[in-house]
Amino acid sequence: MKLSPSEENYLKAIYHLEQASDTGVTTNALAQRMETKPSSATDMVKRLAEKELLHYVRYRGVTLTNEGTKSALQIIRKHRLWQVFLVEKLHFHWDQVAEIAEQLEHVHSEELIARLERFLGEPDFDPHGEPIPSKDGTIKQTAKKLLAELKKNQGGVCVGVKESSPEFLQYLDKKNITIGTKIKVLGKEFFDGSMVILVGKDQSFISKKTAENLYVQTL
Amino acid sequence: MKLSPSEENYLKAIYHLEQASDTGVTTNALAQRMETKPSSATDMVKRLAEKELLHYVRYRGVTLTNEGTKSALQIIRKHRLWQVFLVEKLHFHWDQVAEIAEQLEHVHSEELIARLERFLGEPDFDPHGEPIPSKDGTIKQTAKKLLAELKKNQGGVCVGVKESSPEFLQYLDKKNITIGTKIKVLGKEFFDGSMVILVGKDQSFISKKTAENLYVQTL
DNA sequence: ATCAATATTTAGGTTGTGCTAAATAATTTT
DNA sequence: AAAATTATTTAGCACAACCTAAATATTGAT
Repeated sequence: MKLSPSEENYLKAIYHLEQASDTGVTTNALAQRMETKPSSATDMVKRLAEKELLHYVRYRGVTLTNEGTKSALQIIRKHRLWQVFLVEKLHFHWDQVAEIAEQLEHVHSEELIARLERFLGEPDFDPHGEPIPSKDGTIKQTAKKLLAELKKNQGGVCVGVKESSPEFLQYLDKKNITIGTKIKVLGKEFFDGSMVILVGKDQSFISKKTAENLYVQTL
Repeated sequence: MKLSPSEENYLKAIYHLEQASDTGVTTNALAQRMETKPSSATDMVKRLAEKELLHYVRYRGVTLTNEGTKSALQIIRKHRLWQVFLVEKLHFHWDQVAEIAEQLEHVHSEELIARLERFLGEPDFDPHGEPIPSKDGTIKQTAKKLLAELKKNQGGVCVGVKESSPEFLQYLDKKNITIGTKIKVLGKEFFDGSMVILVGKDQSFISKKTAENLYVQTL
């Protein structure tokens, strides 16, 4: 089914909200996520229900149908593949790619995505460490943990972030932390959860908040 | 100025019609090119005139302003760079890229295009041999001739096509002719303009019609 | 120069996607 | 459980981009 960019964006948003909350998605939450008014969300939700991409019960919110979930995963797949392209091939910084990928993901062509995937070497994860759904909708899960969960002397490789605001990504950059960076916990402060860590060959101090937004794959 | 995909497509069409005819562009011609109704073309033309991208005189047609021409060239630039990407990097065949490039060209990001251009090695021509406008709107001109203009024993390199229908491009493919293919005229039939040519190491017979739609750069 | 044919515009409708304001349902507080 | 608060929907409007049908301007033929 060919969907409009707007319809695709709503599907994506609903999928992510479902993942985050495990319950049905309310109109309000959806409107907030889409930065629009609840009335607009209602309009769209009705149209997507009409297309059987989601179940909608008035005043009760929505859940994606199997079809809807499949569609959402395909859009996320495109988004993440384009992000890999932008970072790996065009050497964008990982905090600059979201906006552009958001446009590229709406280009309609199965063939394009298949070839792009091959060109990129069939990556499993995007530059933020998020898994890239396969063509049939399966997702590889990482054994990723929050850095905050590591104990003293444990180490890991940075595989992604929880919050991906430009500010946070730029802050990480200043600390020389990016996807693939090896990190070891040298010390952990009980009092405020802050850590002293080893990044490459340098020591660095990070707050609890930072440690709670950085995913690592333990070694 | 940020334009909608539709506005961009109209600008592109007007630019091409201007190039082809050297006169102002009529509403009818524009509507035909856009595969829409004249009334729709009128609507759009008014909006573009409002934005000072073209001069519009009722019942008299339009001409692009300097601003409009600049915009059109930027869109053409994007289109052709994406076509290079699709053919060179993703190994699409040159008859499959137009439709996808038409979508990609509407992605808004200066930075993206700058980086794409660098990634592609700053090409001067697209896979159909059409020149790629530079960032400032200048166009490299080829010394290209129609194959039909060559005399016996003259040779050249295929640099593009006049008609770029999938049928014609596929036909050329069957004859092993693509951008960069060396061609030499072995014989030319006065009667019907047909030719016997050397393509690589093999002889090939082509009609006048084919020879009139194939551009070569003479050696 | 007038008339017929053609080109173009205007008027008014449709669809998709947004909005605000008002109405209604659901939830929370008391 | 009723009232107050919050969430959601409905009604009605707006804009971009299309459409058809009718009106008007231009062009070409006589």
